[in-house]
Amino acid sequence: MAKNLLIVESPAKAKTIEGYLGKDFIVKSSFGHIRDLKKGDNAIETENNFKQHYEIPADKKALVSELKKLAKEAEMVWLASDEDREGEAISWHLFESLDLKEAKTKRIVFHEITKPAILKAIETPRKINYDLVYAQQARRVLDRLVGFELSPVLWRKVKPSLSAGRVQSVAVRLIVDREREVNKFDSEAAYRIVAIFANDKNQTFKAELSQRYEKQADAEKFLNDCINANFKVNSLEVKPLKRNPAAPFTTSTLQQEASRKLGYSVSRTMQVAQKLYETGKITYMRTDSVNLSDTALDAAATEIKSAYGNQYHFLRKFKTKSAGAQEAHEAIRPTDFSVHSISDMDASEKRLYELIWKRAIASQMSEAQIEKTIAKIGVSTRKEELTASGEVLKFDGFLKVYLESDDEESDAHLDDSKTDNAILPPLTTGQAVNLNEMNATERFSRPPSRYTEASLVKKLEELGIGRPSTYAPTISTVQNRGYVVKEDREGKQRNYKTILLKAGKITSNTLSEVTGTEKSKLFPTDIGAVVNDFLVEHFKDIVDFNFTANVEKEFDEIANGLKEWTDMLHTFYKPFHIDVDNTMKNAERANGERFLGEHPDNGKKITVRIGKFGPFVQIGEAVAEGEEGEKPIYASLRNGLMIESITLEQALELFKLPKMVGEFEGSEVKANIGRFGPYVLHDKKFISIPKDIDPLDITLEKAIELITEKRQKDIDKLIKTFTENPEATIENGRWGPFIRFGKLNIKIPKDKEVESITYDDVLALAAEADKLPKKGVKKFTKKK
DNA sequence: CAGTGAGCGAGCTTCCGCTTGACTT
Repeated sequence: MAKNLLIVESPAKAKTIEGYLGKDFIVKSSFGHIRDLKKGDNAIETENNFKQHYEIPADKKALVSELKKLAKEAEMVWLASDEDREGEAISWHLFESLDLKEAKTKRIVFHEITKPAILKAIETPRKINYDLVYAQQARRVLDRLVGFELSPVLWRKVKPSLSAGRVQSVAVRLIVDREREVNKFDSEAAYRIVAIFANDKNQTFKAELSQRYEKQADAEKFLNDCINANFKVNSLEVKPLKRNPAAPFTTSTLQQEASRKLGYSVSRTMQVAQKLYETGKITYMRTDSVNLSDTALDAAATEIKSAYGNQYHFLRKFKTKSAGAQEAHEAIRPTDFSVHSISDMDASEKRLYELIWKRAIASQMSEAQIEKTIAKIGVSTRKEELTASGEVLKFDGFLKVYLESDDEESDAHLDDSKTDNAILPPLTTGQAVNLNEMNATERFSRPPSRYTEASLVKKLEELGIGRPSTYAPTISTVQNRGYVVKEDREGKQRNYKTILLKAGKITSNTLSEVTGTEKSKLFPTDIGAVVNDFLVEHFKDIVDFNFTANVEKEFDEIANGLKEWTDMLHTFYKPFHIDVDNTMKNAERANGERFLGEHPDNGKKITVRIGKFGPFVQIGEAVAEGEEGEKPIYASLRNGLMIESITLEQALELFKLPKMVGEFEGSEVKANIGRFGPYVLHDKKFISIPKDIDPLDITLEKAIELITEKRQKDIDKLIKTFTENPEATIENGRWGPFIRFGKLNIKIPKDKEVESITYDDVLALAAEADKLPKKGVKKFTKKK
């Protein structure tokens, strides 16, 4: 029997460490947290100093009892979860759940999985740091309180099943805000002037005028002045430039680069990285640290020197910049730097591994040395100068291996292709050059870019919101809740003017380009925008971009023993809970309603809002029960149109699509094309139109045939459901008695005596409800 | 799924942060 039981968080880590420690140690994994707050609303006693009630989830029970048994048999238990807030809490939960005794428990920590680091940790054990545990409890309790008090407000005021939380709600807010910036952006046009010159040996180069002209006339004037002008090199400047490699990957930078260079979604990146980690190819992939262990620095140095030469190596230590980093692990790096590529895994794993290898290796390589040449070209008839620039790589350094990709910049800037850094031909100061051609092209300022998954992660990390383990899940959550969609959207055609000076002649032309095409970008939905506005209105503090940063400061104070965790929570919770109560009581329901205007033909009011089934347009006003008048007509929003930006014209377009086929049994028969193909709609029932029939050609006869066919099928299905579900109970609800029949709830009509209802009556009532049971069925009484 | 467009029932939904797992096609 092993004398020592050592527990870490990850099984892959356990395996590695077991190899370092020999037979006196048995090394096990807790698989992350082993306990969590109880499910439901009663896990925290807010009136009793936030007393928490924890439980071991079902899927962890077997693991915990196994660990408990091993702990009992061992002479010493070593708690080796990560050295951060969550890791300390895991150790404490283990201590509690495994019934450990203080005398035979030691807490150890290490930041890297190397043999010396582990051995050193074992020589310097400590006790559980309860201040750190309290800080984690404060974090956990606050998140639960925020999430489980805000979400029900949304259920009541917006829609059931929605959610809000400290992290996800800010993520949605970023996307909603960005969308609005894009939509209100006014693009400005200006003329950019680029010329192609040639030197005496007829070698050509490009030069650009540093200023742009807003007016076409000014651009034309400049070109005109150049017709008979002489050009010469006014000045030549040569300056050295240096470029440094980026730090090795953290979770967030890995997600960004894998997105830019390989086109992976953040969840794909994490899945692939997990595989690489499990097979021992890379270090841990959920980290916020850019630090490399000394053994890793040595190994990288050796590899660089042997593969590229001594002059390519440069020892670098990077400092973590991001807010709230806890640095329990190393940066993401290959476990063995001599492995440049892997061949025993599939292509996506191979590509990600190579990216990680290059980035880590490059981080330990020399800077690149560049010689930049800038030539100013003078125009005899004007005082402005054109600038030509070229770069020559003097020493490639880390560029031999890797160059980080640029993000599309999110700030508004002028839309142009970057001045290309080609090599300039030989030039001397004062030398005359010939103009081959000159072009003035209308260019437009660009709105800020919409977020991609990866650029959203970057932003969240900058704000200190979320953790490496939650970036990918958060992005899934906001999409699963329907707040955000990831989509491609087509751009719009735009015309621009260009004026060309060539061979002494000026010609102008109007060209066309597509602008604003988006690929895999995050867009808010209507529900996302409405929920966001609701939260911003009623819970400004919680969705403030600095909320997390502020509470993190307090968690740090708790961790350092400067603050009582319950005091912190009291201060937060009291006003928050009052806001929740007030909002529950007083806030209006939020449906994003907007008045678009009046119908151009009949003056009826046109409005848009979110309904039970999503955003829709309504033409005309609802008619009260029993009153005469034309009923309103409705159409759902499609094609990425949003309530807050749809125009009257776009709204009217939506009504052209469904085709009226005729009338059958007093109900309209319509044909339309839905997301899954063409269908006929009759009396609230949908019948797919077979592929060989064009929905525009469908006749009333054909539609009736389809309807009858479908009806028989539905009846068969209904009967089957009812015979399989022969239980019915009568229950007393808040508004009187009702029948529960399978998943149906049926109101008992007033003319029926509750006592005298028979099973046949139940069947009849259910059939009258005339609808197949569905989850969440609500309106069986409506028909009456 | 699609179109629809407030009427009451019961009981459900929900947070963030650690970590991997697998009834079978």
